[in-house]
Amino acid sequence: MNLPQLTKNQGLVFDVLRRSEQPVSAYTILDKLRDHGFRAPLQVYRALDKLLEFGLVHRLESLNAFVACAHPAESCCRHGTVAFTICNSCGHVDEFHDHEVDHRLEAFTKARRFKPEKTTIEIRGLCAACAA
Amino acid sequence: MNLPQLTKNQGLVFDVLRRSEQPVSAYTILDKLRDHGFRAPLQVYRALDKLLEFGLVHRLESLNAFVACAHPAESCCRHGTVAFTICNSCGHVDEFHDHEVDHRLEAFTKARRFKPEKTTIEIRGLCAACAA
DNA sequence: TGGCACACGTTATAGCATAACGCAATTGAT
DNA sequence: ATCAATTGCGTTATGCTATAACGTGTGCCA
Ligand SMILES: [Zn+2]
Ligand SMILES: [Zn+2]
Ligand SMILES: [Zn+2]
Ligand SMILES: [Zn+2]
Repeated sequence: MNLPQLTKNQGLVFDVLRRSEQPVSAYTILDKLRDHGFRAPLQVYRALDKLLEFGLVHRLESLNAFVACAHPAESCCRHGTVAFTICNSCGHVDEFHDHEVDHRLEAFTKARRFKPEKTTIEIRGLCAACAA
Repeated sequence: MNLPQLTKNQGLVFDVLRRSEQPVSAYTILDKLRDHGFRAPLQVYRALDKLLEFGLVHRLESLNAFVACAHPAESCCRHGTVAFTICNSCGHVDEFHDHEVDHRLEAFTKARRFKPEKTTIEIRGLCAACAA
């Protein structure tokens, strides 16, 4: 799957996320883009909605913040479950996939006839550098 | 570990959550307790903080809402990782534990020297009744 | 050329969470 | 009993996150 053509606003928002080492909140994105004409939260949220839909961006539920996908070229991010480690100290995020975990959760939901739509896995803690 | 003695406010908030079939937001709890003298969000949040600390309540990050622990008598909720299925249609929540998933995630974090503090696993979708 | 889909801009509002202050009750030594 | 420390409580104000509702402009194609 190739990257869809992004609109101006989508591109600006995506750039902010790609350049950031840490998750960024919608309102922080807004502030960073005021010089580019952004004036209202909806401009950010609308772009984020599309980027999430394209699978270029992930939302971190436990932070109410967003990160650029770490593996945009691979399809697993868009079709499989994504998991994150999030450092509570420095904010660094690692994105990973684990098929074993996926299968295990899928086995559970299948047994209960629960139809999953979106799965959130976020591990908050201290990264190697900060825990040392 | 026995249940700690709850204060009046903590007991009231806990009762609201126990009686509810669905997750409840802090502001909804506030509204339900206005007749009992609650006037401000902080009264709710302070009680919730304690209940979370006691392990009697879980926070659903993807909903910004709270549920009473489904297994308050078992220690696994307080010491292990908890996972949830959340129905997007009826709001029903099932809480479960899966040691296999725990071990797998632990293996991952160990390999990266990431020190986990709190893990969130939430599966949004449709419950058996709503998917039928 | 009309209709539609889509992105965009703006204002207003709704929903979630905490800061900062001071008082009251509890506990647990001394 | 008394003092100090801790904890819970109440209030006001504020900040952060997200969406509703309305209208504009642009490109596309029957
Ligand atoms: Zn990804
Ligand atoms: Zn770190
Ligand atoms: Zn539990
Ligand atoms: Zn349901």
